[in-house]
Amino acid sequence: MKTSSENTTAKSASRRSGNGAYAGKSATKRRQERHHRLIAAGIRLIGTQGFAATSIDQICAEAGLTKRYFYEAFGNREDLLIAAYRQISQALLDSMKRAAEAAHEDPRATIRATLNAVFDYLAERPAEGRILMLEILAVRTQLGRVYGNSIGQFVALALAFTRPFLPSAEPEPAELEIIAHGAIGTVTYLAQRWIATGYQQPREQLVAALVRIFDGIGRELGIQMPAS
Amino acid sequence: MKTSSENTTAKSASRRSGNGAYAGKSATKRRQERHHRLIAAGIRLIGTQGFAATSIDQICAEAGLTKRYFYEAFGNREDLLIAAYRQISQALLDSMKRAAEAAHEDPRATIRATLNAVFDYLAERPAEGRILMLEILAVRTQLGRVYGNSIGQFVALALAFTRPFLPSAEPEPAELEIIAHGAIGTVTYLAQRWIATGYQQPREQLVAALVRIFDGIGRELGIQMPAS
DNA sequence: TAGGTTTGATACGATGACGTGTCAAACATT
DNA sequence: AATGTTTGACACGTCATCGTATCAAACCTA
Repeated sequence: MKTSSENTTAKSASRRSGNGAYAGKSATKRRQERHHRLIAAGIRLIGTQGFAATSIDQICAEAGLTKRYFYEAFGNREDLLIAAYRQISQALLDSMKRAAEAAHEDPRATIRATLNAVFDYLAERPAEGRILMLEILAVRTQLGRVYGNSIGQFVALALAFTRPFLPSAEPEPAELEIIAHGAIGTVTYLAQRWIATGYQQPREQLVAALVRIFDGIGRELGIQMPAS
Repeated sequence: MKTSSENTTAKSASRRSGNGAYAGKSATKRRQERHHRLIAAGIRLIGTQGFAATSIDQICAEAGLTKRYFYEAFGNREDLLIAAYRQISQALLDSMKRAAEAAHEDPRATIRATLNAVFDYLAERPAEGRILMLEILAVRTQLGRVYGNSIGQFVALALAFTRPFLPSAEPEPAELEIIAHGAIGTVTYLAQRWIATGYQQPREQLVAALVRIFDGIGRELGIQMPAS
């Protein structure tokens, strides 16, 4: 077994203490902090100015770091956007899961709580929301994989909530997955529109419409649900 | 004769024929042709390389024109993308309307025919499809208005087809419009995914899933439809 | 305290796009 | 044929960004 991950570069860090401590923190800890600060700065800037209008220099200035540390952490601007997107996506997913658990019993309450969690998150964190819903699309072409994987988690969540209520004659898995993607797409699209138009629509209206859409899809799939 | 010192109005061509003919075409006709060639070249390049990777110089070279004529027709790269998007959007909309009319009687056949028209168009014109579904998003932030207007036409089409079958107790208009947007969003999202993943999914699968989703939404709205 | 490392600020060359300008050749009109 | 317009090719200056390099000061270890 070797020491964990101490290979910053081809340096003589070997015969020293190997810690590389500075300002009270270890080398890896400092790297992590810089990484985090860069992502936070990127979210602030990209989430307000847009990705196209945000340069690496700006991100570094916002983070209080220099380009050296940017290239230490990321290969290019897109890499940072992807990292930010992953972090945001995970945060939203966690928030949705928490909201869903809080309304664990009733399936309809679960749907409503999860949708509310989405729009609450987007309203409370506009920068994150803009990145998650709009700015990430700027690199979507190159990112079928990354983007797809994150969306896949939301689809999986939807399917996990839905599957227990599916009828014995379950639909064909491929079609079910497409339908689940379509459902996520509906939320995504309405959220995009909501953000792009300055959050004008009342949240309750959006959630209510989505609940009806989900109800319709659920009924189409033969889901057994208590009458509204 | 001409008084040489009064050419402040560069376009007057005062007592000349006023036609400005060249190569057999009038001045306005030539301008229109150049405009069209630039858009066609832009569609070819942006639709294959992506918007971010396509420069004005490339578009001019592809169109066989020079930058002078680009700036004669458009103010910047975004303007051309928007013009291309509008043209593509209109073409798809026309194609959908034609397909819908061909199956005028049966509402379900109309839905299916319209959806087929969408995916046929995207498959037959990949460059147009990529612009319509993906590249336009690169400027969506600045384009809530343009983008929204085009989408609005699709929503209007969906509502026009749907309204005759709505029950007497029609849903609240605001909610109905959101739901219609959600339905369009579903198609949009699945189409985006289809393009971004290389058209791997069978068209029939996508259309079938969308028909089911629309069926579910329609039933949720209380639409009276012949049993499948 | 001495010697090496980490940090931050800035400098640098390269690149590519933008938007405008120049100029000769092709063309139309008289 | 003569004159003015339109065209196309290219040149030019500007600007911003990228990615790397330099160097002194701050800091840790011994």
